[in-house]
Amino acid sequence: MAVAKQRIEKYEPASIEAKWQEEWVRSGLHDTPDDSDRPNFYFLTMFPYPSGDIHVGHWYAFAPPDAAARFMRMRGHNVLFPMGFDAFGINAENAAIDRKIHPAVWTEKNMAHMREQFRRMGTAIDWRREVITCYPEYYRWNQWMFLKLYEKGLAYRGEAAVNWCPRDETVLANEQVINGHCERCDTLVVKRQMTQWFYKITNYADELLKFEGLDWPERVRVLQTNWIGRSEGAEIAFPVEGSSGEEIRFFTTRPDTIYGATFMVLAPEHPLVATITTSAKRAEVDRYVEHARNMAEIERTSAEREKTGVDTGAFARNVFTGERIPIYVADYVLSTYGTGAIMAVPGHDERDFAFAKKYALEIREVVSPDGAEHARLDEPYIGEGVMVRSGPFTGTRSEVGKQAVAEEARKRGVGKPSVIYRLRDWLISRQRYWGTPIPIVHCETDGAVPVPYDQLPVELPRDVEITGRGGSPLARVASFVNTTCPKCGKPARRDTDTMDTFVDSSWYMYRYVDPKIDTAFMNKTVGRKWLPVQQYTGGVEHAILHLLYMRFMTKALRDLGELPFDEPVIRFRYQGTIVFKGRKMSKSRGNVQTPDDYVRRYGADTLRLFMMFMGPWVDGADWNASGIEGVHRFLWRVWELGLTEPGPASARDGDVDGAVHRTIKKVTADLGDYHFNTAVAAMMELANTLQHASGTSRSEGVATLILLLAPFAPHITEELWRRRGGAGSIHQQRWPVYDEAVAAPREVTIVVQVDGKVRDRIPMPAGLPDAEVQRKALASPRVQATLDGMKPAKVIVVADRIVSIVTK
RNA sequence: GCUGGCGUAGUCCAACGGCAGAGACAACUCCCCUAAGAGGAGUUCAGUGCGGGUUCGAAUCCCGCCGCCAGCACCA
Repeated sequence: MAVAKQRIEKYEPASIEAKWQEEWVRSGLHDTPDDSDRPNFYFLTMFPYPSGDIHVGHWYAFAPPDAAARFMRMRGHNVLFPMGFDAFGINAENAAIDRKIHPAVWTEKNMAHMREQFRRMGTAIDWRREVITCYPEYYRWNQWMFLKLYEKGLAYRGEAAVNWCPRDETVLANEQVINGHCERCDTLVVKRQMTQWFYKITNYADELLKFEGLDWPERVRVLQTNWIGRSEGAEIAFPVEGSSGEEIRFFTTRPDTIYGATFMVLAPEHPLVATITTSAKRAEVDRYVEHARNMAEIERTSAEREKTGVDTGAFARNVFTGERIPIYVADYVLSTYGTGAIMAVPGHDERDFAFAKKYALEIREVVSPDGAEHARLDEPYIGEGVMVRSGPFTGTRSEVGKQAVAEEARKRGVGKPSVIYRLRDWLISRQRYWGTPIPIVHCETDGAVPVPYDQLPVELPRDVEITGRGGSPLARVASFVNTTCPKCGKPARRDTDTMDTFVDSSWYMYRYVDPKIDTAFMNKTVGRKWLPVQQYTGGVEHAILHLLYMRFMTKALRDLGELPFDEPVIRFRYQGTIVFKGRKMSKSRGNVQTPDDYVRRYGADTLRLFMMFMGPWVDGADWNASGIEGVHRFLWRVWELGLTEPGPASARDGDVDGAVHRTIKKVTADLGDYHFNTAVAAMMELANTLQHASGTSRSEGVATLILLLAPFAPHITEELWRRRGGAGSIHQQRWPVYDEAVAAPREVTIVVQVDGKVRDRIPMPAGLPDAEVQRKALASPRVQATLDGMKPAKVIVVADRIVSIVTK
């Protein structure tokens, strides 16, 4: 029986939302104490880069986690849900170049705008703990960590081939290289040898492969595992014929194919190229090496390109076959992987096969799938098999041969089993202004000298001309560059590079616990109460870089004695990406979809709810607001339900009570799993049910619905809570609990199938014994008619669901 | 090219191996007739990309193909 329509006040989100947002700030509702009688729970969401263009993707990233954090609060936890800004970065410099605004001014303006957006979103953030990475109080600890890592040998200066944009005259981060082109000016990026600072993340390669005890999505674990790229094999050396003891060291994952190594290949950058090349071949080799060096990285590493190379004229000796084998230079061998040299086994490697075909080199079968020797190979055989033409190893399974050959190499003193990684050390230097200055002074006498701890922070000078040209802007600031050597006191120059901004975000979660502390990067007393982070959320695009760096930094700090745990984050969940008409949103594309119009028209609660309703959060979505009406109407229905007198108290309605308890169960489970869309659907379903209910069951059901909805739509629920006479804030109430006995449906419809076809649907009390269900099903006249005297061969009863009768 | 993920009404999406539909958009029909929001009630709409297999029973598990998306892309 529906309740008669009453005259109720209009639902006006604009005024309700503004009112409560102010009130929550005034009453400090979201300020989280470090100590309470509730268990602490650290819920972290990746902080944003203050880019200035707020789009619906930001809401997607922040509104659902906010709901999840609020849920944890209602479930009785003391939840730390902080926010801050990843405030250093290249965009601020670009703004300075394009619009003549100082990066600091531009960043401040954007942060102010975004704080306002977060407020309008209705987030339950404890802003007292805000962390901003571009402030000296923050980045001094980047410098402190740098010095600590340096002392420990985990930060070092070395030469590397980096991405260089010839037009902007600066190195670029990998993520600033789009398809081999500079993100800013679209110039083709080249590799350039430069001396840079690195963090020794490779020390932790094996540990970073371990995820024990972590609740992280499979996809992220796989991405990180592939990125680290562990390969087992052997490192072996072949001597160069006729040389003064020179040898070529190489790594192989297939030592079992060593008898098939009919030539060797060096990367063009390999140091031995210069020494072993015969005079007859010198000119040709030099030309090839020079050409390779000038080639763009993207072109050079393209797998589609035809293999090229030149003969050095030199020979190595395959110590296993005893044969002389030619040494080539080819750019399909990378100087940056392994030792920059390979034994080429054309019979069992596609690349070597292609190369051998082109240069008419010998292709020999040494692993046979069937154990028989074959005269010729039309294509390389990559798989495992039986070793053939392999001297004493002939007849050995290749899987076994790998280890056996590696051991044999060790015995002969020419090699050993070995493991290598694709992961490289983390290049942290940037020839940019808007970042953390590297706390190093270069002295003619003493070399690279660390800035003493008591001189930190090395502050970023404010007055800098930013042109985007001519390398590090800091190098042109005499007052910054010129200093004295901390060791000898003589005039010296500061390092003018700044740190990769991923350094900033590699430890920020430790700053939130007490961002004001100025004696350490982290307040350890407070940190002990919160860390490690219980729940982290963010975009899957950070699956490798940020999340890997963060794990590395935690392990490094642990080894410095600064942290008592191994991993920064116990549970990680990611959201998918919001695109617009199939394309990523960006200012340059001009397709940024802003939330402002929707907030104005429907309110923040509607937009929050819509973000969660669009589909599974992990999937992301193509932005299309056409469904927003539906959630808005739902909030209207809740509003009406909340403010309508339910009519006279009446006997309980067991069906309504059951629906209420089932909804509690469903929403609780779905919210815990980040299945926001189905949780919202369940609440819509309950609202539909309650509209047709009355009396006590209805009014209690409405009260429950409002509580369940509170994390999703914090403003309307707060308003309804108070109007309905609730004490305090709804957001401080306890999450509803369900009673399984009430939630269980009392009556179920049992479907009866005969040979797979539905023949009857019989209502029965839930929980009936199988035998009884079977008896009733067989007694059905329709079933009897279908059976027509036939005897069932088999009857399957699935409790409370189905009876399947098989006759044949 | 390799690896992974995904293909369900016109659309977005649900569905422990058990009646394909939870919720919503759109469309259509009717109602409400201002006091009010882009109101309410209802109807229509797919047999789950294609082909096999397993099973009493498959959207769900397995195999092959097609399409889309993402990641990696000469990693020795």
